[in-house]
Amino acid sequence: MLSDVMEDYLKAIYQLQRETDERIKTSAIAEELDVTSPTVTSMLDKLEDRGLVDREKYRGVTLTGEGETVALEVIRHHRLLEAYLTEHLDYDWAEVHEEADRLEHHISENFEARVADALDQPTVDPHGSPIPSADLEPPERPDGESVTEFEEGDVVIVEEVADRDAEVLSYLADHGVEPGVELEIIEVAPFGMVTARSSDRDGTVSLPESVAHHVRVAAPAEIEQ
Amino acid sequence: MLSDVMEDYLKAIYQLQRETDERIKTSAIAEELDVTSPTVTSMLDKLEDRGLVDREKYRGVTLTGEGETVALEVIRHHRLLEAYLTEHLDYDWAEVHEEADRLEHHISENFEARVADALDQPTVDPHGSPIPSADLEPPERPDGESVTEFEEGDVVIVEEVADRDAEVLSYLADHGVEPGVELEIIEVAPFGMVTARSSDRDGTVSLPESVAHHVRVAAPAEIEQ
DNA sequence: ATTTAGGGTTAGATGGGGCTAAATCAAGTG
DNA sequence: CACTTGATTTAGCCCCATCTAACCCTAAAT
Repeated sequence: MLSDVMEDYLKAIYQLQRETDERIKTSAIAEELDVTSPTVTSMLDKLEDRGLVDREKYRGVTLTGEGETVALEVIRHHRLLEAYLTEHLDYDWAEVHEEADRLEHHISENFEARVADALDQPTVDPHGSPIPSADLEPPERPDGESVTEFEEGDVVIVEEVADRDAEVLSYLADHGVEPGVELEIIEVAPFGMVTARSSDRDGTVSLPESVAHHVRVAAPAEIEQ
Repeated sequence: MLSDVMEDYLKAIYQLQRETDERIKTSAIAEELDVTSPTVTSMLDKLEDRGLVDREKYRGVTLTGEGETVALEVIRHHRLLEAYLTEHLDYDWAEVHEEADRLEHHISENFEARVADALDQPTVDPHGSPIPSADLEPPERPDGESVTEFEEGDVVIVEEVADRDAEVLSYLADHGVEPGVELEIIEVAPFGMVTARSSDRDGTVSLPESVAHHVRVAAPAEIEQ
């Protein structure tokens, strides 16, 4: 049996691996989970003992297959919960993350299955993030890329808004940046800020680099393949 | 902030108090929660420090007003979850308890409110147990009494089936003993076993004293007041 | 009033998860 | 190629919830 905290570490390592392709460093995990480095080190010891991470001292960790499966299970729970809360319990897009974060460790296989049934086996959550399938096979890397990769004049469709901060998400929703909307890129500033026009709102919206980075979009043509 | 485990202790003490009117003994709590007595003693120390129980060493505890409020909150969560799971997620009467037990500590006020809304502010759970109101005022003692208090020939309505064992509940459901059904008492054996005929099934059903004790019923006349 | 049975409490250990301070390693710099 | 810098690990501590073993209190029985 794994503790909630261990599941959180595995999930964090998984998410960090999606971003970098490199071994994950102690300090990155510490920052992600808001704990100190020594705490991370000692937890990595335990995860290594259980065969959930591959570790090279002083050089970071990667998940083993088993560790990845656990991470995918937790993420499946999380995203199913987010979807269920928005669709059946009237939750707002911005507030589901926190609730799902607490519940994800405490639902049974049975609960997971019933929620998935109620939603008709969904494949994405309300933020456009892919929900791992029930078999917990590592999912494909999704289409599209960060909106920061595009240029003035490009027209793109928002695929995913991966930010976890409720305030940021509320702001984005208010300014028409949600999965499914069309954005026309107006400007990409040298310091990374993206300004765009949403098909959903009048006026424009500007996103600092740190926010824009979490907005994954695809060119319409790319989608049709 | 209270830990999950502290909440469990307060809930257990509350439930035990409903049954006895006396101070609750260490050993009773230990049995209820399946831990050893020393473990209970040390937890009672902590609960006393926080003003949640009144304690007399060697003589047991009672809940303070504050402790009772916490217990009621947990029980409200538990019973709302049970009701929600059966009504909206296709759970069976018998299997909700376990799931609710794990989730009850991890839902927010917001979640509680949305679930209560979805169920239209229910007042009883699927077992007929009263759901504490949102203000967490100590509820009235419900009508009726244990079916063991009745006699051959009495006709009663089942109000509550308070057993927590899934196997027992399945058995009872299969034999027509659920909240709302009418029972005609056929026999009360000297060792406490109750035999009855359910309005819901052919044949009779016999309940050993330990099970019958958890079946609260009311005489039809009593209900109409 | 003394004894005794049985439960309650104290003592001390364990494992989980966290911290700070000190030591150590990896890498880039002079 | 030695050195400095910055991150990582080790060492040692804390609190929580649990256990077993040992001790002690209460109440009932003699």
